[in-house]
Amino acid sequence: MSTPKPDRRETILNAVVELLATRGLEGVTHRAVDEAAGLPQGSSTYYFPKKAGLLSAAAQHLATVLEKDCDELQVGFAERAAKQGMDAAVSYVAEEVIAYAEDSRHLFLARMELTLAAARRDDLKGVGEQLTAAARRPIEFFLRLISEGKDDVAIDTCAGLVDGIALMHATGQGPKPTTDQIAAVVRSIL
Amino acid sequence: MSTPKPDRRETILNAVVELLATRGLEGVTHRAVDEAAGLPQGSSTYYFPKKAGLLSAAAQHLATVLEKDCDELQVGFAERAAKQGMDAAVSYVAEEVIAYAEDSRHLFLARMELTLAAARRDDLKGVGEQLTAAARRPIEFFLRLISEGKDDVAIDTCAGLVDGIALMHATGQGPKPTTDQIAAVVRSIL
DNA sequence: ATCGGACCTCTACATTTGCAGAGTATTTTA
DNA sequence: TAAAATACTCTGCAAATGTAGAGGTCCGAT
Repeated sequence: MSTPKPDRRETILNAVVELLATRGLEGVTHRAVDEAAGLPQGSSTYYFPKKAGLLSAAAQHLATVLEKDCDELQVGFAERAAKQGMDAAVSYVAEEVIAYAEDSRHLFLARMELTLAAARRDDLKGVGEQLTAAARRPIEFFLRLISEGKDDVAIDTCAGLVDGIALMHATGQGPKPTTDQIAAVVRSIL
Repeated sequence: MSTPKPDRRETILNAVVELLATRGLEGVTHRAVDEAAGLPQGSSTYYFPKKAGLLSAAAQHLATVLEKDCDELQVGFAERAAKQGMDAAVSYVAEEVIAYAEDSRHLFLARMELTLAAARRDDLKGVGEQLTAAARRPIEFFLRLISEGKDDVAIDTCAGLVDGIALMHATGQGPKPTTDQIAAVVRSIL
């Protein structure tokens, strides 16, 4: 859709995200990125001469990916809400939250890695906020849809809950939560 | 007689925790640890010849620190519950949760850093679980105290909520939640 | 054809890293 | 007190890293 032939730039940024999830920030080196992207040595250096720029671009790339996923979640929610009522829509979101932590485990881990890095590096602060905003967006969307009261704190609380549970699951600790559990928590917050 | 001079060992491990919070996992090098600890070059290498051992020991050290904090929280909660009733005790915990993210920001960030690393490194998996268990302990304690029939999933959910909110606050994103908000969420989960 | 420039690949190099091991001080033991 | 064990400190080194820059390949305009 975006580009007929996957751009080299994009290939590199996807490799960075993958490396962030599998080897962490310390595993992201120009050479490792080149290899993970299946490109000759020097490719990532050519597109992103400085490592800071590479990380910053990867974070922005990840934010757009998340935003696209979020849009799909919003569409799915809106459809359920219209056709099957609010309860079904809430359950749908609860399922998606769990699926998010499973299917997009590497996306989530990469985001956590960048978010933590942004907490201590000023040059990543901006993109870190972009990432958090992207993850917060669908929550804000359906929270406002359910109850018109616009409570920022409630949204942040819910976003924190989602991330906390996703983190526990992504690190393989604790039992897998059920959709009922999450749906109950979401309803109780409203 | 486990260690003749526990002072130096502990100084080094505290420096590692500090570095994890301020410079992340990639900032933890033998030389940086020596400098942060105010010890001559080679000190950390002497006590922990391999970097994996250094990180593992630091994680274990952090776990014991957290456990000590947890014990204090439990004592404080039990006192409030006995003297001022359950509502006051819940509010107390809510306040502590917020104070946790503020005062122990570096402890929390170090734990996140290690937890993320444990998600991809097998040699840190064990201590990663120790860390999570240490953070989960006080939550389990007071959840069970309030209502005896709480299951593991509810405890994990609550622990995830706490970590998620702490993360958002530690990274300086989102407004600071109020004690009322957290207390309400805690009560609704019960 | 050929010139010029964008796109790419490779080599080079100073710096930093984990780690080993030699050397030195300090404490314990006999 | 002398010897031995322990607790450190310093130097050295191969490997990895960020980055610079030299070269190569392609392609459209002249």
